[in-house]
Order: sequence, then C-alpha cells, then structure tokens
Amino acid sequence: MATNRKIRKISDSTIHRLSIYYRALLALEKEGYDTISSKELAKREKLTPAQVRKDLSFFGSFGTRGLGYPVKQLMQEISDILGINRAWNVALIGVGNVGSALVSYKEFAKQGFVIRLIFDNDQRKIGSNHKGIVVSDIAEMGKLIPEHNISIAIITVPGSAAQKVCDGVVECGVRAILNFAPINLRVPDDVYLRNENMAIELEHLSFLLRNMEFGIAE
Amino acid sequence: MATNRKIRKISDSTIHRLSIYYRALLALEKEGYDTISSKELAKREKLTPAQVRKDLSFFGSFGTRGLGYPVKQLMQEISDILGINRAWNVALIGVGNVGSALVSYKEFAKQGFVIRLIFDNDQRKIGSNHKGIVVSDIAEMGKLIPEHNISIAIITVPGSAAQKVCDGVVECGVRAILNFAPINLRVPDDVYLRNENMAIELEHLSFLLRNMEFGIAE
DNA sequence: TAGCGATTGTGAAACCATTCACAAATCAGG
DNA sequence: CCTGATTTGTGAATGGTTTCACAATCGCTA
Repeated sequence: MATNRKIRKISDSTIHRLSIYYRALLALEKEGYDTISSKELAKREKLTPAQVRKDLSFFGSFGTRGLGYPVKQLMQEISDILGINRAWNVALIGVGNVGSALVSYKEFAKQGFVIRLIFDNDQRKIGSNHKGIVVSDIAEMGKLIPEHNISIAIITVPGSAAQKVCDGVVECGVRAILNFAPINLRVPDDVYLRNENMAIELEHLSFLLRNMEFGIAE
Repeated sequence: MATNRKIRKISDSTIHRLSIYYRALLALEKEGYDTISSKELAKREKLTPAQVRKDLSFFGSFGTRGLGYPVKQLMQEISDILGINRAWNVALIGVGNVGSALVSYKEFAKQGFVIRLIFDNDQRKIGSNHKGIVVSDIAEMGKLIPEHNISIAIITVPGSAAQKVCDGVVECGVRAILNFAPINLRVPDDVYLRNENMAIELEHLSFLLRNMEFGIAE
C-alpha cells in the first residue's frame, strides 16, 4: 500500500483541504464530470490552482497533463489518504444537546464514522435508546471500549467533566479524540486530539463585524 | 474607543487564539489568579510564551513587566477585541439535529450570541416551540430578519438547500454567516463567512490514525 | 532609593506555507 | 505522426507566521 511513500510532515491546512477537495469531487461526480482541472477545482473552492496541485503532489501524481484529474480515481485516492475508505468505530461520551445531535448526524456515517457506543453518567439517560444504541454507564467504558474495538472517542460532556472523561478513554486505549468541551485537554504525546468549538467560530465572526463597524480591517 | 488602533491585518490563527486565551482566563479567574504570565498561560494552552505576547501585542500593551497580565483586565480587553462584550442577535435557519442542538447550546448565550429567530421550511416544524422561540416560515425571513436587527445567521440546512438559504439571508442584509452545511457557499465580498464542518475534524483524526498504523508520520 | 529577579514588548531571524513560473507530458485535430 | 493548446508536477521565489533574543520596565525587599 502506501508504506513506501516519503510523507514526513503534511500541514494541517493541507489535510483540511483534502477533505474539501473530496466534497467538491462528490458534487462534480454527481454533475457528471469525468475529469477536473486544478484550475476549475480551485475556482469552485476559492483556492488557487497551484495550491490544489501542490497539496495533491505531496501524496502522488494523480493527474494527466493536458487533461486534469480523473474525478472518480481522485476521490478514491483522497479517501485512501484520509482513511475514509473504511469504517471507524466511534464512541460518544455525553448525551446532552450536542451529543444527541451527533448521534443522528448523517455526515459521520457517510464518511465511515460509525458510532457504536454511547456513554453518560446520568442515571436517567443510561439505558435509554438513541438511534438503536443503548446508552451505557460511563463506568463501563473500561470493559466496552476495548470489546468494541473503538478507535475514536467524541467527547461531548461539560467542560468540568471533560478532563476526567478524557483520561478515562485514553486509559481504555483510545488514540484519537474529538473534543467538543470548551477546554484544553491534556493527553499523552501518542494520542491525537482535535478540538471543535462552535462558539469560537461565532466569536471570529463577531470580531470581523466589530472591526467592520469601526472601519478598521477590511 | 478603538478607532485609532492601527490594526491592518490580524491572522485568523491569532483571532482563534484570542478565544482560547479568553477561555483560559475564565478558568484562571475562577482559580483565584489576579495576574498571569505569558509563560504560565502558554503552558496551559500548549503554546509558546512568545506567541501569547505577540498575539496580544497586536492590540496593545496589556501586561506589566516583571509581573504578567492582570487576569480580569485582560479578559475585558479580549472581549472588547472579539466583540463578545455585547449581545449579538442571531438567526438560525434549519431545525434539524444540529440546528436544534445549537438552540440549546449554552456556550453561545454565554458569549453574547442570542438566537432570536428560528426558520425552517418544513410545515410540521413551523409554529413549534424551541426554547421559547417559535419556528417561523423561511418565507418570512425578508420581514423578520430586518425587524429583529439580526447580525449573524447560522445555516444548519442540508447542503442541497444551503446556497439558496444563504442568498436569502444576504438579501436580508445579514453580513456574517456561520455555515454548517458541507458545501462551499458563495457570498459577496462584504459578507463574512465561516464554515464549521464536524466531519472534517473526524477525517483529520482518521488521517492521523491511518498514518500511525503504517508508522509514517509521528 | 538602589539593586535584583522576573516578565513584557518587539525588532530580527527562522521557519513554514503559498504562489510563481516553466519544463515535461498529454490530448486533440488534421 | 506532427503541431498547437492545455495542464500537470515541482523547484524556486515570495509572503506570512512563529520563535528568538534582548533591552526596557516593573515589583519587591532591604
């Protein structure tokens, strides 16, 4: 497979854009495109053609000079790179507003992220059914997470409980965490952590609006 | 106020980190800190002290040499900069899983983002009550959005409907949009757009895990 | 009030990401 | 099969962000 690739360090932005390219290609395929040039792809996603080509070139040569990239094949390549050509078993911890929305979030399943386990520490929630999955007691994590071969944990508990939950899932052998709590979690070096904070994006908009009002930035 | 500041272009990363500093300061205040050094703040958020100082220096000199930054005062400064020292009227369009989670999402209200209006085009949802707000018909946007002095729109409709909804809110005079749909929206140059895609962060984790499996990256 | 230890604020240096620019490769049409 | 138009892949140049390093400043103590 890809073991002989000389990937050293790919920037976060490049990985992020791969996801964007993938979504663009999904649309292009539906529209009946067989091939797409870096120019056209860039135009659609408000990027530069050079950026598209450079990003892809880190992983191989997928295009045909004079013609562009074959849409279906490139989708296949990107899903190989991102690892979304397979299923990942996911556990979700915390069935509040955000947690229960994520259980029903179709984009996850579409890319192969299958929520297998749901945990909470609230006795009223434990045992309840969410989209066919029974909520387990958080105390059962140590047993259930290894049993279900969970690779990724999504943490949607309040900030005050998040570090403890995080320590717990790491203890269970989980190496990848998506954290929705508004705090900076501490994890060992060999655990991957990504943070998602929806309020921060609103704050960014607020910053931009505020500067607009005063005519400072543009 | 701040009209005389010579802010030209602040990078997205800096703005993002301001939000992070703000959350760290919230915690520090609770823990009883009066002042905090860039060293300590950086340690908590896994950044470098120089980065903290540089970020803040774009906006002014808030610290005291030999001592650090006054926690309360710095919180005040950052909330001024980010514009979260006031209320913003927000409209939410699309009451699916994600949309209804956001209506109850406490982090928003905490930073001054108040959801005033909720829209949907589904007759079964229109008229229903979400946290005290009655869902309006999307056809009413043109009337209600200006009436309620809405500054920010959150789009949580399916990808297929998102561009149309986006055009609609722009038409109503909204200048800032937070888009949860997994597509690249087209907006005029004077409209601020931020995208939030929760699946993309999972894909990033998936990329990291996959490379870990093959022992390529570290 | 003088001296010490600590920490900021900030130019300059180092590093990283993006864009440029062009040779190499392919397609399409005759 | 040759020629012109197109587009990739990529080393080099550019532009931007982060880190370094240190003078300037402040609190504290005696």
